[in-house]
Amino acid sequence: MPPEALKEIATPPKRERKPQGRVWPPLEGAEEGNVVTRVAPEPNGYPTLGHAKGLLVPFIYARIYKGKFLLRFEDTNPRVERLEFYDAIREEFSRLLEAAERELGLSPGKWDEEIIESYHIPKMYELAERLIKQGDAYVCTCPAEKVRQWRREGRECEHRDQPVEVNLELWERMLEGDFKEGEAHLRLKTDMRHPNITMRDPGICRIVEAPHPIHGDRFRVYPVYDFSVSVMDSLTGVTHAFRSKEFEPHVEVQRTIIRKLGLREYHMVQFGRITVEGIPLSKRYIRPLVESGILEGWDDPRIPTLRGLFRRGILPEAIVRFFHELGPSKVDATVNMDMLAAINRKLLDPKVPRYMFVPDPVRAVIEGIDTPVEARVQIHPDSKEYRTIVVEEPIVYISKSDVEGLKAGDEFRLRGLATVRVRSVNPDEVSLILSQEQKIKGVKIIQWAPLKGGVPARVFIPLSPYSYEMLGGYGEPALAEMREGDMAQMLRMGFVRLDKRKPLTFILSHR
RNA sequence: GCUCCGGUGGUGUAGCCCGGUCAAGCAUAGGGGCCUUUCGAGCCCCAGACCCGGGUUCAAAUCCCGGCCGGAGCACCA
Repeated sequence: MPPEALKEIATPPKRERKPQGRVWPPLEGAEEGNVVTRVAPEPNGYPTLGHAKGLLVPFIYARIYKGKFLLRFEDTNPRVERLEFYDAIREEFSRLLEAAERELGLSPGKWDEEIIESYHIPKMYELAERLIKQGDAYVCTCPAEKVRQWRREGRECEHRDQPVEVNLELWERMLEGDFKEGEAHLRLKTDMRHPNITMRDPGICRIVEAPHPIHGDRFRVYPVYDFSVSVMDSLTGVTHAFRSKEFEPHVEVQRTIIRKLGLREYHMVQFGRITVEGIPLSKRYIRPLVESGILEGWDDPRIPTLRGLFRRGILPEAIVRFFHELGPSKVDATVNMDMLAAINRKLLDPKVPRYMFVPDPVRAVIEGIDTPVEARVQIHPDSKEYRTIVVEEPIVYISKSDVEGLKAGDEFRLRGLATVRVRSVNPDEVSLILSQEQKIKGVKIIQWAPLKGGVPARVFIPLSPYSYEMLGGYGEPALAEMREGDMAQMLRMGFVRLDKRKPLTFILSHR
């Protein structure tokens, strides 16, 4: 039989190929209208690009399935949490979600509800007590070092089999303040020989003697992550709890807690973390750089905190699109800033005005030009609008890098002004003469600034977390009218954001 | 060491669950070209990958086994 014929009979109908554009894989067990997801940051620092994934993945799924999205502050370790971080998270997340609505049509671009975990601590005490009464939890007063070792070895300590009444009394004393930090812990009774060590009688409540940013010294005993997160997810109706994959071993612990308490179960979904090539994302690494003054602050444009990126001129839309394209993958991805920059550029290019800025300026005297003269430069390549630059004297600034390599007789065009020929080149001055032929094709076009009316400005170029370059120079007069936060493209240089006006300072976003 | 998770062009990702239309899509970076008093941008084109070895099958990126490599976790932090 000819294979063709066979194929016609035997080929089963296939599902259709994936259409163009990023389509996210379906979420297990998700039904339209019944999905509740959440982002659960700890307010212990300024959110970074890494947090953006933790925000966007559950948010996108919630909106795809027309479900609810919650913002929950996991503030159960007062030692590291600060009030300012709650606000920073709200602010940065808002900007991102609003951008997600604009850019991806995921509406509403806001969380549906905000929950602060620490307000629910009394409820957790109640549940902890229930576990004690059920014989599923006990108070352990072993020192941390011993617990660590015994857990590793799979040994049970003497507190494990205390009667319920003793545990209840010790628990009461924990709450009353009879124990100091580290002296007593409430542990879940599971299996000290479980292959997954995190499952070996994990701690669920401990004492922290530090004031809470919201509650001050109201609480002394705080729930440990596994306990609070599972209880909160269950109680707030979360159907799909996302977390980065280093929490994978905890899935079992959390499921156990919920079952022992008889609470509603939900799906747990892991996603891979991202790292930015060459740039540290962790607070642990960034903090010393901020504190030692190497970085200007947590919004330094050289680091990938969200505020740092915004200040650098990365649009929230670009970050949203970036993660939408990356998807919810479980693989840890190392991404380079080029991709973020490429997306940002595509967003910026059509709508941002062009300006001329001359770094490392060198004077150029033009012979044969009648001044004053008005030069016309296009505001945007696609637009018919022009800006005029009044040139009062036949002297302009051009960039040193353009002067290098110039020799007498060379011709080039000063954008919007004139085509010129080089007469001579000195280190600090170039002598030019108006070309006979003004409409030469294929001639190099460079940017310039008038000597009179040129605006001194500088451009900060982020290189790495501890290095940068500052280019000083002159720009065309219109630069003086820009407002802080405005974006522009400096011709032949790249996209910039006006950071401050005092000394007119731009930050180079990318080329 | 133990436990878990992964390995698709330089990089990231789609496809893998449900084997065929995948001689593998997209993006980014790279190379070339076009545009020219509208740009280091844009537009067009090119090149580039299924970790290795076995097995199952008419057919394997997709299923199975072994190996190699990488990552994460192994806190009374989240």
